[in-house]
Amino acid sequence: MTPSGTAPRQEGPARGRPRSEAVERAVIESVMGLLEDGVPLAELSIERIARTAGVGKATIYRRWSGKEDLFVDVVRAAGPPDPELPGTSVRDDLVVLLESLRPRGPAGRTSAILHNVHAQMKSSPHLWAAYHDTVVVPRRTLGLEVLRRGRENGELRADVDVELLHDIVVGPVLVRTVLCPDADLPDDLAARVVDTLLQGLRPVSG
Amino acid sequence: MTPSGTAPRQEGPARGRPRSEAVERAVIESVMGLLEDGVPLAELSIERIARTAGVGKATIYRRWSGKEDLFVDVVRAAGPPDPELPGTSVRDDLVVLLESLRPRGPAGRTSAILHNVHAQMKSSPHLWAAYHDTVVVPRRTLGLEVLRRGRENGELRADVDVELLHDIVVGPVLVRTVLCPDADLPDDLAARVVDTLLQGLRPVSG
Amino acid sequence: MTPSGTAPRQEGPARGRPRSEAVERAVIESVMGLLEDGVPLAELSIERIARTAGVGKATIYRRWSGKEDLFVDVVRAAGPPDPELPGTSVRDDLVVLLESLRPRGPAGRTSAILHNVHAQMKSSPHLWAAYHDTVVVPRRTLGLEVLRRGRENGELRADVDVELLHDIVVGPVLVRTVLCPDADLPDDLAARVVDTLLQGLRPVSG
Amino acid sequence: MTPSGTAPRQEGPARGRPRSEAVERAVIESVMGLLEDGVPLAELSIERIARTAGVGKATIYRRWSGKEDLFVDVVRAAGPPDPELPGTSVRDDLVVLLESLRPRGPAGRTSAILHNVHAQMKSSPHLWAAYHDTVVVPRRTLGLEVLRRGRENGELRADVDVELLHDIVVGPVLVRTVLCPDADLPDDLAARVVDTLLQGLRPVSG
DNA sequence: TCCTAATCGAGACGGTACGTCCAGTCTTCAG
DNA sequence: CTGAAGACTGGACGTACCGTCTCGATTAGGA
Repeated sequence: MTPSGTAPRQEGPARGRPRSEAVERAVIESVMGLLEDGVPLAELSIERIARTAGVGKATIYRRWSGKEDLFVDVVRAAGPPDPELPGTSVRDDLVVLLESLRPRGPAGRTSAILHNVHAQMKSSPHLWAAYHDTVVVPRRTLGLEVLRRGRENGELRADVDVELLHDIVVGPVLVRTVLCPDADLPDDLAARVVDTLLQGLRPVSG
Repeated sequence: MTPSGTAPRQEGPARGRPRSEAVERAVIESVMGLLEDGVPLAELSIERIARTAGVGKATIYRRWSGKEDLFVDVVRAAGPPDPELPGTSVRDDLVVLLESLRPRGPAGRTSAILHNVHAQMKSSPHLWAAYHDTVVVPRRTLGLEVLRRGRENGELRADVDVELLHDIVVGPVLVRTVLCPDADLPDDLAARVVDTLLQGLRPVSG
Repeated sequence: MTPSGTAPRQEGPARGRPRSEAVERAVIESVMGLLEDGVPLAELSIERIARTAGVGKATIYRRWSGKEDLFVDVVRAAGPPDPELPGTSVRDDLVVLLESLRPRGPAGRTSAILHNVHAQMKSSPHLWAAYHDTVVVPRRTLGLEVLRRGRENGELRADVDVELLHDIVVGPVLVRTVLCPDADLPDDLAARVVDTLLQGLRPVSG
Repeated sequence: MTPSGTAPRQEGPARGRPRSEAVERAVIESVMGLLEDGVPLAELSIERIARTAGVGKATIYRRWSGKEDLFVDVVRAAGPPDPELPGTSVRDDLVVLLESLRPRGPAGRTSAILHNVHAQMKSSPHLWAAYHDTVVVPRRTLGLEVLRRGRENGELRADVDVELLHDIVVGPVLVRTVLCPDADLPDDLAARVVDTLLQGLRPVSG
């Protein structure tokens, strides 16, 4: 894992002791460990991280410009657990896609970290940008591809607005994740959302 | 505005000088003013709030046990700007309801504060609970009523799951608000979401 | 005990509830009690005194302008335990006089308070003035009278400077009291000082 | 100036940035400066000292456990301006010794500080101990040596109690310094005390 | 017997300082 | 030049008093 590039290390003929990659790992591992232990993001002082990682504060500041900058790399390291889509139908792909968004879903550790961090990261534009680029955009891209494919092969109406439809599909899961974090999502939520949407909402009149 | 009840003031025959309601107002107004001025929540130290409000620190701690406890009351004071629904149809009601969720929507000041705070409050369970009770629950209740009414008068299919449908309706706006906070929402988003959903998604196959 | 007159109570036709003398007593008694308990003067906050005396803070400030002003009255109340002089000779009178200066001497309670306060009161000119007027001056006057009487009746040389001699007599006790507060003064110190002085210091050379 | 040893810095192989001696100096100089400017000891808050010295509060607390502990070092730094004795006779030595005790005497700056502090330091046992060790004991030792030398070379009677005599000599100056701080000491006080004592006090009867 | 007015205990008020903790930088020694 | 260690300035934390103020409840005259 290479730091996010905010460190001012100017390249040139390498002189002196090289930076230890073990330090990067130790620091990021420490942060992830603390987050897994349920330590709230706000209580993660640089001082505490340095102590936990057995690292000097200056060593952290040499690589990252601050807490925010460090967390960007933590998000990157936790990484996006891209789901594998079955590809059998739009419906099946969407169900798998939605399943992967659930915090306690199959992705395990990194998922937990990401959701823990997610909840609190809006305060930092840079941190949010990293999360956006690393997690949000890839998944949205994946979802849009599924829908576009469905539009092209006739599974969806030709005049459908895929961007809008995507948000309609993802929305309900996000609503329950963000607004009702305590209520466990029912296991079949994804399927029911997709089915409800695909079947249409108007009475089957005429 | 009465403090959230966390203050240890035990009730009984009133003894000593009573607490000034003007102080409550001044403090909460100061916090709201600072938030409106774009000061990030993390930079709102009690010290600064006290200075801004022209109030002693102890006076704040007498009422609220800490920053979090204070912000709970700020959220309560900013209050929910319940939208007025036209009632002409499920469609019209839902459009108005979704419009009211937009951060830069017509609700003005309190809306701005709530959305500013919202973005950063997940770090505190108590603060989030206050936001949930004050903002999330009333609006969800309102939305569910609209849908139930629609189901009863035949505008919606009789077997529709109103809770699920509600999240499907609200979801897209939340997606764009939470995940793409910079991209301004198009003015007709609400209408398009509702229309898309109501019109059904399946191809118009015979 | 009437407060020291710093209180702004303007005289006139007595209207309203008269001040309770019991309050004066309670406050001053509380201070003396705390001092006797070994509480250092610096830790005697007005707040604590009020709590101990079961009195409102404002009630104290109504009578005394501050801590210093209050302690002036405490000193006055502790009062000077004027020693009774035997009058049999200059020597005997001086010995009794010196004995009365010893902190753990026979004077008991008020003496303890005075010496406790004395040690720390130089920081306040007014407080010191009260101590000076109440304790220092009367004793000095007493001592000077003894010496003048001795000069007149031939016990002392006619050309002796009584003021200087007084300080020479009192000095050693003060030295040991002020500079070596821990070392207990030997019981016969007073006698030895007086005898040494009266007998002369020069070698008995012919 | 090394701090008084109350700082918990455990010795060992020097690790981390060493403490700056310049800080010690700056802090102590600031305290002395403020005292010289007539600021009363009671108004010397740590906060103000830190501001004046351009130093963080934590830096002060890293070295000294509190105000008292700091003042101990201030006293040590102000140091004892040991007088130079002429050595021509007991009388001349004692006169010089007494002169050096006068607050506005020839010792200048440090003397002023010491007397300023002296007046208020009895409230703190540790502070007083430092003053005692640094100022009182050396001078007493010096005085006792003078007297012992005088006893050995016949200037004083062989059976004289030098400790007692010392206090008799120093006492009058202390009396006027401590009990009548406002009255300037006459310039010839020292000489008059010594001469009076050495000449004997009893009438030259017989 | 009310009325007026100053008192009482209690405690809130705006402040200042306390002693602790952390941010972010700088400075040492060791590799 | 990098590493850990830790001192540095600065500033917020939450607490304790300061001296002032405002409550309801006494407690005296004078009407």
